[in-house]
Amino acid sequence: MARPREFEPDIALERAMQAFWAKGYKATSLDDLCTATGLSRSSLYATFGGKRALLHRSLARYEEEAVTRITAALAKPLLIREAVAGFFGELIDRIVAGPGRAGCFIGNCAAELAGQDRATAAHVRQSLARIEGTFSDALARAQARGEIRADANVASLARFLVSGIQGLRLVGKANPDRAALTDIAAVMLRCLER
Amino acid sequence: MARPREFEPDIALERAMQAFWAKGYKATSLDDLCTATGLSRSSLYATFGGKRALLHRSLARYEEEAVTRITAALAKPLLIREAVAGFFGELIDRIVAGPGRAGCFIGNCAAELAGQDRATAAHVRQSLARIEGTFSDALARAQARGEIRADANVASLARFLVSGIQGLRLVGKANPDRAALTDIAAVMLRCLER
DNA sequence: TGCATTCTGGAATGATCATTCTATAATGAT
DNA sequence: ATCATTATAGAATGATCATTCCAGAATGCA
Repeated sequence: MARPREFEPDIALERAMQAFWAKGYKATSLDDLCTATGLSRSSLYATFGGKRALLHRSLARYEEEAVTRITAALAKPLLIREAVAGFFGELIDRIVAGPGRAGCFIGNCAAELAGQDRATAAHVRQSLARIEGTFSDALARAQARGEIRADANVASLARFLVSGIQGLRLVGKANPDRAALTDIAAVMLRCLER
Repeated sequence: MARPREFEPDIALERAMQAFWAKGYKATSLDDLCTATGLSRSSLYATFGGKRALLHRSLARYEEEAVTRITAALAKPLLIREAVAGFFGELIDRIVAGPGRAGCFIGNCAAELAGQDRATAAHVRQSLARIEGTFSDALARAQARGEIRADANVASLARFLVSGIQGLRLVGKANPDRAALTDIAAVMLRCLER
């Protein structure tokens, strides 16, 4: 029994996330967010609460997408090495083809905000932990299948993959060169052998 | 034959770099820089030209310090694996003990600015290339000594190390946990074996 | 001592920032 | 058709931003 909203909050959130991802938190102004989402300031504040709250919603949304993507890549009926190699290939494609050197949104938030803003640091930590868990689960399954040595520490390997991916994306942001990134991914993959 | 300046430009630059490193580019205001350096706005502008120019001077200074540190670590009379392991150990000490989750200044600039600012992206790219060269040289010497397989690609390994270090520092910024970082470093080191 | 020159502190400037407020519009229910 | 309620557009607000400017202070040399 009131005026209905003229936008889809989910679509607005997706667009806000894209804006934060492309420009970073501080560099994204409220005007940028209004333009990106098509909302007015009033609607944006009423719906999301403010710039900072919108960032955290964006981060949560990105985390979901990332976990979904990684889960899908690791669920393929392949050797874990092949599945991870496939994921690296897609990742490099996105880094190289992507228009704007966006990097990983989680990593961007970590770099820009984790040193100053404890809440964002905690959110980043939790997102990375969840991604690490996704890798860890897949590695454990592969270990059960005998694709990874029984005495290997899958938790360490998962941590290494998360860290390595962050490095790949950060280096790729400064220098989106396919050959260099492929080299790095190849060395990383060797850690999964045997 | 004029009034002498009342500060040491080199010390001012070092302090400005610390400020940028701790807070990031956008979050560091000119007031912050004046406070950190002890200079007035006039002196800061007269000496360094402006905020952006000061960032690039800071980046150059950091690059020198980083290259010096890495060169020293790799020049030790140790097996390359041991030298790199020692460097990782120092790095983790600094990440964990460091007061403020600062991360790598080059990586921070890459994450915050490389997507938007081509000049800074180029500077970051060049700094990373120089660090990569430092590792590459040391790896090549180790290869000549027989510590690394003759058919290994030292350029790839150097790229991998640079990327891996960026990942380690970024992950460490969000979660400066010694055990986790040590795990990651241990997996990385295995890539240098044989 | 006086002058040319450079440095310094801090005010002035104008742009931009996030947030709040106000007036108006659009709906469902009566 | 009127009303209560929620949504919207955009102006208002006050803080903060980087940069410029200016008046005064400190020097070397005449």
